[in-house]
Amino acid sequence: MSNNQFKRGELYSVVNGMATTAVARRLQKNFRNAGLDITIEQWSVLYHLWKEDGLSQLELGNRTFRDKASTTRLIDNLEKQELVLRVASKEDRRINLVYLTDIAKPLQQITYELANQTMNEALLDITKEEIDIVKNVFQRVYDNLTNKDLI
Amino acid sequence: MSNNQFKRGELYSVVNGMATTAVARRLQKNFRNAGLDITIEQWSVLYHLWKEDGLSQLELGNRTFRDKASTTRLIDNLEKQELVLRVASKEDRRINLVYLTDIAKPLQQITYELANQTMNEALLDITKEEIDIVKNVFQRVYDNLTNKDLI
DNA sequence: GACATATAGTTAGTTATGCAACTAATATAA
DNA sequence: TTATATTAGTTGCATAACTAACTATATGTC
Repeated sequence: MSNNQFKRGELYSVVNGMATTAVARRLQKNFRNAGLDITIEQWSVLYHLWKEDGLSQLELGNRTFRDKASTTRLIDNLEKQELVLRVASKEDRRINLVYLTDIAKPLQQITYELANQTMNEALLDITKEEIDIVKNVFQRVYDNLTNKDLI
Repeated sequence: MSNNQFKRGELYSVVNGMATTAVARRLQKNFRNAGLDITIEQWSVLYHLWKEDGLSQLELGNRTFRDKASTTRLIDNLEKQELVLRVASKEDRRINLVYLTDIAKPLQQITYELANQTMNEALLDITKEEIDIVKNVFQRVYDNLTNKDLI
């Protein structure tokens, strides 16, 4: 118990900041080098809109694991850059539906290629089995902390 | 190639923000509930000082995967809360050595317990083998992106 | 219909992040 | 030994994160 617990404590330091930040920084740099003036956070929102346009802010927050306040500002900035458009829903006027602009649409292909290229650099020697384990572990960690979050 | 690449692209979204953020948020909440007024970022610095006191700011940045500017501000805030002290090195006066104060020292035990408790919640059903794989994968991802970072 | 409650989004305040440009101290090279 | 380069840390600028308090719309109940 004691020895194992320490190893568990270590996981946090390893996971937080290290690889995720390295990947994020590299992808950001690759965007910049390609003349794309978007942050990876903005890209994470666009990524989901390219898959399904016209999502609500709340739904975008859920899919990108952000709270609504953070989502609001991210979309503020995306709107400032005219990559995205807020349209009030006709069924429920509390809801803003977020749509891609004609400027954002053609960026999908370029960012898709840059993201894949970055992932290939990052995951060079890592097997599909290992990736599947990482994804599975992270999904379970997330579920462990959110499903029973009753307080 | 094509199908596999898309899966690789997905890993980024899964890893970034989801589990790491969930763990960080939970730990932060547990700190707050225990009356500890420190952020997890501050804790990540203290964690390394408890292991080895008197590290330079640069070394702390390396161990917590931060650039020097972020490290500077983090230590500014820790110093404001009197948890940490900067002392100019006598050998090399460019270097600040960072020392724990008497206020910070006794916090080790409490945060250690809270971090372990949080990790036990987060890693409930996850085996030691899986954790080892995750750690190993993340180390290799980090190495892939930093070792050959020649630009 | 009126009042209480829930929901979507915004705003204010604090901390943190990265990059780039800067200062000060040290090391290297002529 | 002076000029040049490198290194450790700080500061300015912009983006982003979370919490908590707020507005406005919708829903539910009496």
